[in-house]
Amino acid sequence: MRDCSQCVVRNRAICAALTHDELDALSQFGRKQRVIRGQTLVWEGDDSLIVANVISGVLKVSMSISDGREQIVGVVFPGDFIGRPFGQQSPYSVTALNDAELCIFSRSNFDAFARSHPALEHKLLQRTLEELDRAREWMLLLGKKTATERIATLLLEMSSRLGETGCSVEQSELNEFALPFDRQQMGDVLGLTIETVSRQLSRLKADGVISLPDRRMVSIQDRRRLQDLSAAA
Amino acid sequence: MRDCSQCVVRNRAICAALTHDELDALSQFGRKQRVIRGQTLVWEGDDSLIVANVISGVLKVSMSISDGREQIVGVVFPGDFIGRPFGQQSPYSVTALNDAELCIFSRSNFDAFARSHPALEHKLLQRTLEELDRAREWMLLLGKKTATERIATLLLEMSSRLGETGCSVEQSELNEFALPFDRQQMGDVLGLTIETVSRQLSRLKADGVISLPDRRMVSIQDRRRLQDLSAAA
DNA sequence: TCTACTGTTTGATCTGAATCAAGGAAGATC
DNA sequence: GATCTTCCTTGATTCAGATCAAACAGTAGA
Repeated sequence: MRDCSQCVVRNRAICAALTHDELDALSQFGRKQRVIRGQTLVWEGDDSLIVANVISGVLKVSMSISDGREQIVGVVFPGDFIGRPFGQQSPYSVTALNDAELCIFSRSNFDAFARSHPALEHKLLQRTLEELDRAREWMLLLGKKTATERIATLLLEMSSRLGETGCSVEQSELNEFALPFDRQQMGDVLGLTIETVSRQLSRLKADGVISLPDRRMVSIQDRRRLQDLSAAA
Repeated sequence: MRDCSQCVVRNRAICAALTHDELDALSQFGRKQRVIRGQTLVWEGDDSLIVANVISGVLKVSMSISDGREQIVGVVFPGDFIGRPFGQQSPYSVTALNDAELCIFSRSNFDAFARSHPALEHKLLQRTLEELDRAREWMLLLGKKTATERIATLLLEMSSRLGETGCSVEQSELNEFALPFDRQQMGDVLGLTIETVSRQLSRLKADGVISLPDRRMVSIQDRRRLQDLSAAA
């Protein structure tokens, strides 16, 4: 892999912890790879063979029960890290929600490199702690929130995370954005059925809280109201 | 704090990553503290001032909504680490479920020490990755499992985690154990009400899958059946 | 332009778990 | 050993969201 210095997520990905020389060394093991929407990179239960940085696109992290019930347990954006380092198996699947570009490493190479580069491990630790915070926030949603609260929370979360340009402090909350999910996937994130998701969205629209320019697009008309509905802590 | 070498969780806690001398240095910042059942060490939203290792006892990690709804998002056992390192605020509360003994550090001291001791950070990273795996597993439970499946899963999880002696490989699955929860807390872990928890337990007992010697004690009579009911992946 | 297809919305009905409401059991306190 | 108090169980009823069932866009092909 050539020229990480030109990488669009150079400052957002965990690689930001590395010096130019270190980055050069790491890039020896890495390769850029495109994946298309719907493609699964890692399967739940399989050996954890690869890890990666997301350059572009959005991916889902999911777990399922043998009878087919599926829960989306994470959503991964450009600059984020995917895979399960330091573990034999991956407890979850990773699947592209959009066409995406990744910077892939073999897990064993990455593990070894990370162990000898504390600054990289430190970044990874911070990312993992943040991801854990988000997972726990979502446990509160799944365990205790109503359908309306869940939908409102998701819309605000998406508005916020899709707005992270990563360009330093510039953290805008988008009022209009394209969801990376179809209705079924929204349900799988929220622990709801497709019909309930659709009904809740219709109601928010009827109440003038949002508008829905097309299937994927959401436009927030009344953010204050959406926040009230989201039952934030 | 004196004499970590005698510590009962010496080999289980993240301190196991440290040499004798390093441990000595870390112990300068640490102090042993007893907390009684019900005592809250860290409050959700407050500045993250302390982190700790659990020496004995079980604690809950919880998040809540302003109207009082509460979700238990983690359960912490001897040898585990608590607190939110590398973060200004704690996004969750930590409360003792039993009388407990902790080895407490100021977060700022701990952060600084950890940053200069990669082996310690590595252990912490591994712990955090495991905790994230558990959190995601629980998201699947909260998003997709039925009441019966949730109860069965919790009983098996407790049987397993309470059985971790930490003495190397010896990992026994207990068939009889005392839950560290009352019924309300079981509900708060599982996203169920106290009545539903009670009814489900009564049914499992009536079906001969478990017996309930007293309020807290559970005895697994038919583990295979419990596993079938738990809807494991 | 017609047809097929895929994803979405809307309506009718059902149901699992919540809520409401008593009782009962096991400690604590006097 | 009687009386609280706290926690737990069980029953009756309700309800939010699931399930079942159609209709309704868009979009893609032919």
